[in-house]
Amino acid sequence: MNLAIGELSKRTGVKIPTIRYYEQIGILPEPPRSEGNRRLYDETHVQRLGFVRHARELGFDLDAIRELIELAGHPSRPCEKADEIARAHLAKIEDKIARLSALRTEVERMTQCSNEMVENCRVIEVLADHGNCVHETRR
Amino acid sequence: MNLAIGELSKRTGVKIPTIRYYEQIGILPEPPRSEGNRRLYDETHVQRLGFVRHARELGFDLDAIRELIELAGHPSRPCEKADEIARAHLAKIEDKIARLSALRTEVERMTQCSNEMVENCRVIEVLADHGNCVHETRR
DNA sequence: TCTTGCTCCTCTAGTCGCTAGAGATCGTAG
DNA sequence: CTACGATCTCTAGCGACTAGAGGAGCAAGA
Repeated sequence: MNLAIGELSKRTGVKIPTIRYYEQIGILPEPPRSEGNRRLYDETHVQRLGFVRHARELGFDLDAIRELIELAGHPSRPCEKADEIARAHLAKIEDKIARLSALRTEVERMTQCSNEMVENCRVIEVLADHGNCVHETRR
Repeated sequence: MNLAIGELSKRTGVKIPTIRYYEQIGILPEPPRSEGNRRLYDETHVQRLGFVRHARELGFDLDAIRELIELAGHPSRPCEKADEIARAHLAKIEDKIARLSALRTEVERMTQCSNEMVENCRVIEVLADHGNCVHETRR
């Protein structure tokens, strides 16, 4: 059951250069090679890469994923750490949503003008003058 | 009314290296220099940089900001373009919010376990198996 | 006058998570 | 044998900065 990198790519939906990149930074283990120096993958690689992809889709960064992989490899340890990583991530997501929502309100208000000329344009005006805006500085 | 770069930084809240970076990529004009080669700014720079900062805070990217600056410099032109940029940005923000909200739901569900061991950990489990998850692939 | 300490200068390289491209090699089908 | 596709390595680029090295300018105090 030896998969070439292209096959692995198709099965997991992860692009070939990305697979090589993951290997380079230690997210995927170096696979054995064929005589002609091609990478040969097996089922374990498919699983690992699926895990990584899924975690990326959920927005975890590669450092977090590294930790989660470590944890997944030790099923008998307590899972506090995994929960913690996930909760921290959740907090980040919620923070982003909150800030984006504030932005939406602001930008929405900007677009509610239909003046003819730049001179009186709400968009430009709001940007030029902090005073017109309720926006608070982000960290 | 000559401001050193540090002063400009304090007045606008934009960090010094960022100011130099903006100059380098043409977002800020090159200011005149003192005898000792220090940059000398005036009120126009303060305003321009304030505009940029504000737009960045609202999430506009530097290319959009370049266009907006162009527009702001021609008050007698129609402002359709500015409106368009703002509306496009608004659409992006709304898209991001929608996707983050989906993620939040997903990650929230992951964190609602309090098993003891990694073996049964919801977080790891969900990541390992696509099937456990309603998440759709992002573009 | 000298020194201390702050600001400023330029330049390069690093961040994150890839992505793109060049140029070479491998493997296979006709 | 040849053509073509898949793969190899290596380097550089994206956006929007940020960090650091190594040097020079400048003002105030001793």
